[in-house]
Amino acid sequence: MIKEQHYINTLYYQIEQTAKYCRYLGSQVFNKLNLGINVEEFVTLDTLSLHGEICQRDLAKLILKDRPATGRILNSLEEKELIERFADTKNNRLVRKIIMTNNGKKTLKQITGILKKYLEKIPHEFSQSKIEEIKNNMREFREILEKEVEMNI
Amino acid sequence: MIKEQHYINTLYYQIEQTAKYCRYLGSQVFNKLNLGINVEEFVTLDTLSLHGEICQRDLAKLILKDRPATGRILNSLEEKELIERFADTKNNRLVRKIIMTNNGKKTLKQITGILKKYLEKIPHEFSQSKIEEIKNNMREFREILEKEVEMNI
DNA sequence: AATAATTTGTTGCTTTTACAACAATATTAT
DNA sequence: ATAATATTGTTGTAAAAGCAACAAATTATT
Repeated sequence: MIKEQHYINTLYYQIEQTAKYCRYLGSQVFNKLNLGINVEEFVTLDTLSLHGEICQRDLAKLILKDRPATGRILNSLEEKELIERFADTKNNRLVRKIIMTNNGKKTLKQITGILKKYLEKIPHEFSQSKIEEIKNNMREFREILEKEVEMNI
Repeated sequence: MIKEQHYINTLYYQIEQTAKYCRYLGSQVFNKLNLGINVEEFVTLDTLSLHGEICQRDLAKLILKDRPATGRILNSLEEKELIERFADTKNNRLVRKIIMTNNGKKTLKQITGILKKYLEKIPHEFSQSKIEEIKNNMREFREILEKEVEMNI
């Protein structure tokens, strides 16, 4: 129980430290493979592919980035012609919605395939059911934190 | 199984997203309470309290920050007279080791107490055994990732 | 109707993080 | 002995994250 008196032994800090490894792994793989986009852009494409035609702010809430950062990622993706933006309305408000271009869909598919073998080999030491269990725990913990944390997105 | 084809449904990304909430919560609490130090400095003090008299690079490896960042955190802590640095040797090499001042120890204890109630109320929905289990999973996953990720610290 | 507040997206700036290069010293190789 | 390599810490700079303020348009309040 003495351990618990240290912040670095809390669940919060343990998750943060583990996330750093995940982040470093991601950017190292992307750097090594020279895929033309970075991790953030890939994550954005992947998110868009599961949520067609959402506005920028809704996207920001999904990728947990603020509006300026989200806008800049989209600028870059648009320059690379992987997405297009168009004006639309949501609750009578003018918004910019996003669609992936065919090239964007192709690129996402392609990179997903390339990444697969880099990301698959690692959690092989965890069973699939254990992975699912940890993911559920993460989701559950996020839901708890959502109530406490002001996200400002 | 279709879900698995998306990066955003991998364990990596789920952990990263959860860590963002942890990070935001931490900095929001520190901001609100005006404690005189930031989260990074607190984590550094907490780490030091568990590893007496280590050199800067070894500290960097523990807090997962690079050497420049670690040095700058220590500069700030030294200015605030929460730590002191002294020259020593490790394997015949000149290093700078760190000790916490009495004020540093007092400050750590004090802030730990203040934080306790902010951090405790949240994972109340998780049982203590579940928390321990998730922490073990995080540690285990980090050990797997350690083999794959070049940390450069 | 006029004012205030809200939503969405952008711009600009500050802080933080990441990274390469360097100095100083020690070890290893030639 | 000399040169090459490695370790530790610092400095400087480039990239990214965080945040406040703004513009434009809509809804709510008075």
